[in-house]
Amino acid sequence: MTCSVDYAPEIRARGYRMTPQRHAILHVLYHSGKHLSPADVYKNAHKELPGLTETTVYRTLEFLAANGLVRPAHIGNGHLVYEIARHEHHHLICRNCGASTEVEHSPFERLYRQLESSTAYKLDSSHVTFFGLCSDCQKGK
Amino acid sequence: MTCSVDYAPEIRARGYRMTPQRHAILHVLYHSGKHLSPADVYKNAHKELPGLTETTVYRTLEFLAANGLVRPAHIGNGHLVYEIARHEHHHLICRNCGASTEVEHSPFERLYRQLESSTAYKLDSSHVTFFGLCSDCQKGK
DNA sequence: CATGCTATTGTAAAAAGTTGCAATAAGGAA
DNA sequence: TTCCTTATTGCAACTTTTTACAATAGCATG
Repeated sequence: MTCSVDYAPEIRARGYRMTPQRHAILHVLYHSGKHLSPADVYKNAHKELPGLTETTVYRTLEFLAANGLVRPAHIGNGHLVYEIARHEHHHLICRNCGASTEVEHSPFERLYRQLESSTAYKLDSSHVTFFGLCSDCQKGK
Repeated sequence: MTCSVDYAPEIRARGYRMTPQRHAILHVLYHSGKHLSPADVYKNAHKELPGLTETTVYRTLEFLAANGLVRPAHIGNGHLVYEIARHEHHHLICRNCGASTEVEHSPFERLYRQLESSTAYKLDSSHVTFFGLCSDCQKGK
């Protein structure tokens, strides 16, 4: 259950506390390495920490996202999923078969600069999801 | 209650049916011209059509989105809102004050082409939401 | 204009997500 | 190590969203 990455100092440095609940949830996200729904996180983390409640999972995911340790993503139809924060990236999702592909943030830089100068907003490099058809599903048409 | 735009032929051409429920919901979205949450849509459409249920609102919004008559957008924290389909556009949202700005799709074209050639996906020009700080909130820092 | 097929709706119940509040426990200070 | 502050949790109630299914009603057809 000890984790190769220790998030406690990061959390304490901001004046918050490391708890078994937060540890279990980070542990699950870290070792899965994928997008997980709150229900998935609960299912897995509950094995390690039987007292854990779903309420705490929702609140903790929001807390971790606000502090940059996990990243929320809008996948599919209006439901949030979360993944451990690593490199900045975005997703393309096939609206037919649901396949997903990661893309790096770098190709977005030019567009971001352009939007920033035309709108005076300072943009976060927060996760963006694009929808389309993957190459397999294009053939199927 | 007669609407300046008649969506019935559009819907029938695809083999579906125009109903009072669909009409009322389109009417509300058309005349508001803004993003509305399912609850907002229900609140307004229910005035015109008292029998309308929330279940039907959710189903109808999903149906209309699937058929391109309304556009879903992920605003803020994981909740979907809908607006009547007009020109293609995207939104920048201030994560501090919630202000939102529309941007045209055209500046995105170059990025879309680039992503398409690197991933072999064919992208929809579906709505994308970016987060950041508006100019007022940048000053406030 | 009447008929039949089936898309669409309402109802009811379940699932997913949120909120308020009192009890608990993390971790800095003595 | 003990104490104290207050961040965090669990509980319970509530709101939002989804699903199953039988009843209803568009609308194409004759």
